[in-house]
Amino acid sequence: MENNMVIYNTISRQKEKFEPINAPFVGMYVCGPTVYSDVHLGNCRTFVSFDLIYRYLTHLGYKVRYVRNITDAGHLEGDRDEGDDKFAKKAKLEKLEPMEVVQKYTLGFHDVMRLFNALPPSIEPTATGHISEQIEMIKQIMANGYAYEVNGTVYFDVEKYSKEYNYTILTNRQLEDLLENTRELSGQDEKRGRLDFALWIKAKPEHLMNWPAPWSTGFPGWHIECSAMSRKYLGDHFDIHGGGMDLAATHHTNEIAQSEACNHVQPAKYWMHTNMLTVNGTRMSKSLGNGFLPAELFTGNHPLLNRGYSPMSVRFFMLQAHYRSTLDFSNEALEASDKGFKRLMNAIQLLEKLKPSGNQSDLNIGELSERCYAAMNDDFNSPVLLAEIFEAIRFINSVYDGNASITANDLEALKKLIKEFVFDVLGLQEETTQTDDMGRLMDFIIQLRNDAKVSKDYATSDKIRNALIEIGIQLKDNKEETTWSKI
RNA sequence: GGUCGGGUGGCCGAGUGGCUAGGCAGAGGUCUGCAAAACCUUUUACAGCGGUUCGAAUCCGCUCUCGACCUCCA
Repeated sequence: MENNMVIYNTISRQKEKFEPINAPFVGMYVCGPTVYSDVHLGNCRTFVSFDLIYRYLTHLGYKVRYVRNITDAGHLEGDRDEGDDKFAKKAKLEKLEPMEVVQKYTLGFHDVMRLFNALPPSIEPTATGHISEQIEMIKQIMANGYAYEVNGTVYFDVEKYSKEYNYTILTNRQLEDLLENTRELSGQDEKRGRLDFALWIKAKPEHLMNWPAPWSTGFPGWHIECSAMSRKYLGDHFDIHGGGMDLAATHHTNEIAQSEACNHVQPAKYWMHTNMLTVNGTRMSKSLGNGFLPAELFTGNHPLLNRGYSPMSVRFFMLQAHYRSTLDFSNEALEASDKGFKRLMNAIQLLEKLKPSGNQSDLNIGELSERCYAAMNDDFNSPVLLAEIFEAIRFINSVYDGNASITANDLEALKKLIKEFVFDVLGLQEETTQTDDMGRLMDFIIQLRNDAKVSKDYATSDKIRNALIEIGIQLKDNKEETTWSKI
């Protein structure tokens, strides 16, 4: 599988040539959502970014096994040893079983992903479905000497690990600084070291979700879940591990430590981190309360929005920025993306109607194709890809207006290129729900209006045009015909 | 405080040592019964101050400034 692709690797802090461990197979693990509440738009951006990556790798011909987990247990609320996990807390609040909470928000997450046209992962494992694998892994880490048990709770020994491995390899921080800046051990703390984190937590009697383990009846720590599930489905050493940038410093750092302590090998060859979605320059997050819910976005029911925006317009908005850049969210920016997206889709509709003309084409389709691949090969640069596609859009419109020509062969090549990059790689899709009946009805209405125009009855023709605008349909008059689209 | 990443035209955003993406908005034009749509043309840039260089928005230094992580968060 030849390619000239480079991927930015967080570990080396530079772009590296992408060489799969065992081509054409590619293993990719992405940390999924913790399903104790609705996913917000920032969460969605990460999964749309990895959807783009998954789609492009697949498009290149790689056999990608894309594993994205559902965290449905073990994620502690607030600080370590206290009380319930997020699910139990939420369950109490909503008077539900913890698994009802999990079910509710998992389904919600899937619905949103479908709206954004994100492909489902190859495997979507849940933490609760892999308790035995996690226990096995903890046993091995303990056997290797990197974890210890205190009163039924098992901790990872960061100090011991740091003697042989680089604990801060992902973030390049100094271990001493971390130690200085980490809170003092409190009197009741059972941990030996300040940086030590729990692999297995002994459940208090009132804790609802717990499992038997050699050390206690309890539940797993957050970090061990991903290590165990990635190992099970992708092996000790796989190609890509991804997630949001906010996970790098703690979650991924601890994942690397666990996997190395267990398997003596770095879990992933490439670490990819997607940047945050911001609102007025500040990160969108649940804790800050500035998170947009997808539903609020689609309906426009939010103080910052003038109106609702369709999922595809929002996906387009996300793809107009590079995945490693922050993206600032505003009504104005969405408005611009919405119009740009419609222009793109409009031109693609015209492309289907295009007829070849002339002996040569006014746009070199082969070169365009090369530039599209070059953009994506450069660390999945979707904004540049879109810029190239808009070159093609201008060309398509010119041909349609008779101001440029394209040969039959090039027309087919262009159709294939646009289809592959816009639909398959970028994952954009038509939103119109045009049925055949609707089409025939519109043909009839357009005919009525044309008749009125021919007899210079402009009052009637304008009445038709304005009435259609009222119900969200825009007529477009060309030299030869009148077409329509939803506004 | 530590680590890291930014500051690009009215807005969103790419990029990069010289050929100065793209989208939206603005201006003029073509087309049209009038519009809209579409097309063509076009105006606003690279935080500041030094330095390196034939040449820097792009490299280096300093300053200002914003943000992320360091505590759960995609």
